[in-house]
Amino acid sequence: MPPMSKRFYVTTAIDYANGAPHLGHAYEKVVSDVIARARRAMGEEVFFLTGLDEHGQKVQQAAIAEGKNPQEYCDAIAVGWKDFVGKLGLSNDDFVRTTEPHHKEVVQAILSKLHAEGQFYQASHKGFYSLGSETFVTEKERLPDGSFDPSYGKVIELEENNYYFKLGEQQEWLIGHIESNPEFITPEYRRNEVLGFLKNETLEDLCISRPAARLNWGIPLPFDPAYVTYVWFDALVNYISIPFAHGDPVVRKALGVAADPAAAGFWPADIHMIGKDILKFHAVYWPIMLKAMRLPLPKQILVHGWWQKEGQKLSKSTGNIVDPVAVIEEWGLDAFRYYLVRELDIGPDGNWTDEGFSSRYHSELANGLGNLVNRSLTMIARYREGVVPAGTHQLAAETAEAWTTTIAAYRSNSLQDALQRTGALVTRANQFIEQTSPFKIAKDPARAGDLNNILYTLAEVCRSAGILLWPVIPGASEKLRRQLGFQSGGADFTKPYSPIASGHRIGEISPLFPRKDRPA
RNA sequence: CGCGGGGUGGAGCAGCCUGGUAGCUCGUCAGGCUCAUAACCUGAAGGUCGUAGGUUCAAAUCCUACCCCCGCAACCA
Repeated sequence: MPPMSKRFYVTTAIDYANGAPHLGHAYEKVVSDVIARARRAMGEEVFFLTGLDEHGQKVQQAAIAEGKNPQEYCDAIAVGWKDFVGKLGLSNDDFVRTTEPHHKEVVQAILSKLHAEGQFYQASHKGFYSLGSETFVTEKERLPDGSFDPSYGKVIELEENNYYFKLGEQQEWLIGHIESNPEFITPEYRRNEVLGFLKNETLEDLCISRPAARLNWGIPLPFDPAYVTYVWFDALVNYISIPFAHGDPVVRKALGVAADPAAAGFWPADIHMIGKDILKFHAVYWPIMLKAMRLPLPKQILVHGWWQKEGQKLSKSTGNIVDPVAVIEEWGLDAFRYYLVRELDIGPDGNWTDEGFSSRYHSELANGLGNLVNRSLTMIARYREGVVPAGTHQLAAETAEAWTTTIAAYRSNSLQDALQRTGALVTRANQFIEQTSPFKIAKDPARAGDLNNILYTLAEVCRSAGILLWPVIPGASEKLRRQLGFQSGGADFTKPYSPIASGHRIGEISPLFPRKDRPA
């Protein structure tokens, strides 16, 4: 029996544990978090997962280079990554590490199951092996001069026996699935890319093992201890191993384990957020693996682009980098999250510029939202002793439209658009102040009623803007809410129109986003 | 014929799928306002939407061809 309600399940790719977090990681995680928070605000139960991919050759080598054993190395790395997740303000419900027993057990259970069903075969393969990609490269990928594309790193000739997962006969249904589910791979140009690949190439079977003699930092094949599991087969499984660990009935059933009927389910995933470089693993291998396990496919693979800085590729060696933590320390977490979401829509590549960051911060956050809140609350404090007067909401239509369009934008993962929709309301409110001139009306006691309407309207607009922006700038949103005199705590998109009660007193006022370009 | 992304007023972007007054932030110029974080509002200048064809009553948007730019060692979303 299916569970009564499935949670909205969103994942990030798990990051490879041989380096430090950078802007790209931050982007993927923040965008995923915004989606997770928006869905919670819509009243959905959400499970948001991110984590670390800890096996494989490069981790093993990095550990050796530091004179540690791989597990010690990973434990140290994981502390840094979890700290990073905290600095980004992520609302993740779990943090997976692929070296954790509950993940490894699921990987092995799947391998055993597929092996018993005859999905694997053993074969010897002699060819060129890329140490960088941890994979064999084919003759086809050889350049005219006999060398290989530098992207493969060091390539050696190698003959070894391995286990393979049959993919060949899966091509047709996968094409059919992608064609009949337009949302499965988003944006559309990524979908076309995958379809083009599937229609023009014959899939080679996937090598799912590596000899332990050569690489021992991996999950041993349960049916042949002379091998460990190929890192990608291991890593992709995180998307279901964590649901399994949390008692997801669909995954448990597929692995032949009794499920707790009370446990909330969340497989299939609603969104796998990934970067464009790992599209093939998610759009080809992962669906085929799931099909073999008789598990439903994720509903959407959402593919984002890459950042450049000042028009140039991000690169550690040239120093063209953006340090997310440094930016957060200088500008605040909310400003950082806002810029990422506002500047770049999910899909295309983006360009980080320090000037653009400062510009958006000042024009949209400080002068726009921040100043609107500040001037509105100041007038309420000054003209009405801090009590929001009863009145008519004179921007009710505009506010309602902002609610509708912003939430619709969140729902379709158009996060950039969501910010612009709420931003339009902020602009409208600043205009409204200009047109109604409450600061003039305040001098005329006979017009107290007009002033009440204006101040009430502004309080409502500020309140709405704060709620609508909560998924992106949760900290500032809660700060705004406290300044308005409400308790903090999340946002609820399902109750937009509960009016501010008569006699409501606002809190203490302070700038939400102080200007940074001149001394205070 | 390697793969992919892109070319929209001075800068950075949205719009393109579902053709129909070219929108946003910044910058420039001129006004207004004073509640506010030297913030806010109004108006103006500035664009043959890469080029050439085609479809259409109508094209930034659809089709065709072409030109140009960017990414594809390692780190790495």
